[in-house]
Amino acid sequence: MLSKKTKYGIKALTHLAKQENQAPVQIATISEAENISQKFLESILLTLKKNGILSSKKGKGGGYYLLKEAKDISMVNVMRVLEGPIAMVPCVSLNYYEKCDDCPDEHACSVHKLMIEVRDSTLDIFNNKSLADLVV
Amino acid sequence: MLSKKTKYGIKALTHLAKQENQAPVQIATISEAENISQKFLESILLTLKKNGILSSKKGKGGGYYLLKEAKDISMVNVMRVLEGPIAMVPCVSLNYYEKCDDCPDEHACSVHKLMIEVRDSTLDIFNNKSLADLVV
DNA sequence: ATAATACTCTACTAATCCTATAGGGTAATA
DNA sequence: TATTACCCTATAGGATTAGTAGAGTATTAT
Repeated sequence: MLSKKTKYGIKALTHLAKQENQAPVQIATISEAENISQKFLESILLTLKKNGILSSKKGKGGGYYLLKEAKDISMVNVMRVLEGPIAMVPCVSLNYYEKCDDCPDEHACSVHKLMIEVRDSTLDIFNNKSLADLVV
Repeated sequence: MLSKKTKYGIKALTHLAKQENQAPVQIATISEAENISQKFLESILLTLKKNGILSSKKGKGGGYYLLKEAKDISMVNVMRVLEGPIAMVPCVSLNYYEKCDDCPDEHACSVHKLMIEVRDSTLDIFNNKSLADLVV
């Protein structure tokens, strides 16, 4: 299940991508337009900022804005920052690999085999999808 | 993230699929072989039984066994029974659809659009995968 | 300068879900 | 008829999620 955090994060990014000249948008504005709790949204945008996906400007007329063009923001990056691993099981995760306690031999594991396929097809989608593809 | 319940369930099904003549296997046997807490496994097997994926025999020499041949057990069914919806968001779920509170227009939602693609590719894998494919 | 604006950070909480554990009950078979 | 092995309910600790509250800090326009 996708977390609300990720869902809201993507919605906020889409909102920002629609701005012309990447003009800063205030948290309160996004919060109202997208029906997201303002305080919760604050923390999400902060995470995205810390991970180099967007930037902000303080003071009057400030707000958040995209750091790069929407077409150069890959969804695989967004997903990893907000949701964490793409894989459904740590033992098939590329970036967050972890061995299973119960599995003596990973390569003989039926779950492992199945989940690699799921990971690859999901990864394929996120890799080839930019924020710009979501705006339209 | 895949729940332990689903992971254990698939492992148990694989174990059963390896039996010749679909001979019943006791819970304790599976539990030991696959390193799964016996009591937890009990409840998982019960769920699979109630959903027509496997059956059981009581008394001496009893145990659980597959109701159909492994090649006729679709992983999409197994996943739905154990893990629930395939979709990452209820608003794109085929079997567990639910409208989002925050979304005024589903078709204009960027998350919706993205998650439909993920759902379809994942569904494609599970639909075309039987238990037999996992056994080797 | 300075007041207003708007981002930044920490801490806390209620609710929910996951992963079991415990223990007794019940049905079927040798 | 004793044994085996499934069946069912209740409970509980821990983790995670989603959201709230409030104070702090940096920046900008005027």
